[in-house]
Amino acid sequence: MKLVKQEDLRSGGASKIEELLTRGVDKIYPSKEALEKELFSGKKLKLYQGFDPTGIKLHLGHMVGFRKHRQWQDLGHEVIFLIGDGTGQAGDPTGKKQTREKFFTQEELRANSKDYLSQASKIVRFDGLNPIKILYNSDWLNKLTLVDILNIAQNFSVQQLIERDMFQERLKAGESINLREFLYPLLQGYDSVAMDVDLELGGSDQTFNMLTGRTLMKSMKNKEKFVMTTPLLSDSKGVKIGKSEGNVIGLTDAPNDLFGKIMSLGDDAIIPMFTLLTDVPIEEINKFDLKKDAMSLKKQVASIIITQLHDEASAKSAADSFASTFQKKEIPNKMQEVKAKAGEFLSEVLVKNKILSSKSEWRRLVAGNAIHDLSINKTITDVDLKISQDLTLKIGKKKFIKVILN
RNA sequence: GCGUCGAUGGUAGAGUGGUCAAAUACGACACGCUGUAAACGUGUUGCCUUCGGGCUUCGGGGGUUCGAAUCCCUCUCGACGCACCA
Repeated sequence: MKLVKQEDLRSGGASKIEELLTRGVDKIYPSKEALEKELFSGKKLKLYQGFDPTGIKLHLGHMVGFRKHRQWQDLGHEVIFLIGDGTGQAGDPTGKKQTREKFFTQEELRANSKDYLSQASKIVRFDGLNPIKILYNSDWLNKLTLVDILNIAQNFSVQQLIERDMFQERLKAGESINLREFLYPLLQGYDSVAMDVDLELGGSDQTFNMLTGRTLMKSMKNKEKFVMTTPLLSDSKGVKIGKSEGNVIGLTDAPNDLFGKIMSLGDDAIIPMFTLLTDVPIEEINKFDLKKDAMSLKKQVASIIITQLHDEASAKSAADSFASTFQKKEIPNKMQEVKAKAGEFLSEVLVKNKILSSKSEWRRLVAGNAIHDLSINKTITDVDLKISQDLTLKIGKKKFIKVILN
């Protein structure tokens, strides 16, 4: 895996800036040229990205932003990692076809964000040279008085806020737009004012919210705030990577899980992953032939990502264990073990140990030839199998279980 | 305040007295084909089962009925419309 070429940061500043402004960038407001000019003037910018902790896990989608942070950071700019425990209370309506059923309290948000930093620290630096600053926006949002809020609100018209497609669709569909979420962009916009930043970074889905901050900066601080959006990482199935539950690819997932999850993404995610999540030079990425090498490219990108999140050794062992488990159909050397007594029903042991959710599920799996006894290499067809010896089971494609007598 | 509508399985969304464990779609799972991919095809998708069937589910509670997701009462929550606005 010798694809990663670390460019010397001190030399080639111009190409660094070019990369900062183009790679993994969706749009820049007001324009790339304007920002470029600013950067070439040697000015150090103050920038931030906010993350509303509506869940406890950061995922691969967040990593896109973090890598951008890192680039800014490495170029000596002041980067703020903002935890949205204030904005989160309003509930970002972005992408929501309906008002969310539940709004988070500040306590819940704080609790969720507990592990954000350790997760993010795999990519960005919170210490050392030019560390990233961590701020919580409840620190200023919760202190706003009514008059403050009114003064913020006066900069916008209802028409401006309601023009968002998502609200228009809701209006058309007779869905409600809760005033609480309606005000969300104002709060996020005010973050920019409170921190007096020069630039805001965020996923392209955040464009509207970020531009609100731009408007607010102009009217309240008479300052031009830049907005840089990053593309959203996804495969053909769309939201799989940033999905709020189930198959999220979490930054703290074990190497083997990461490898597996990345491998199971559609091929159309390969190039975006290389572009957004690795340092492989663009010229090289452009030469990739997806038709020919999709499989090996996906493995490469998986290894590179895991190296960033863990280390090279785990990436290698994940790749190996992937290869032996799934490609050569070997048995993985580490697997979950459950204890059992001789004579117990296998079905009951599996249910008891929460490997299966019910006996009905067991029946279904057996009926579908999904349970294999690897020690004798046979498919289990007996629903009422009793355990008489140690067993090595493969359940479905991905689950491996060792049953040990005691 | 008045009125209308709504609350169904992981999600969306049918069903409006028995044929309902509840259509359909999506998701999920399994199998086949593969590259643990995608696409495609097939099957499964409440729990228990001696595979006959049994049991518990349609916002909460109560009722009518031989029988309720479906009807009535009530409570909770929500949406929409109308009115009011010192």
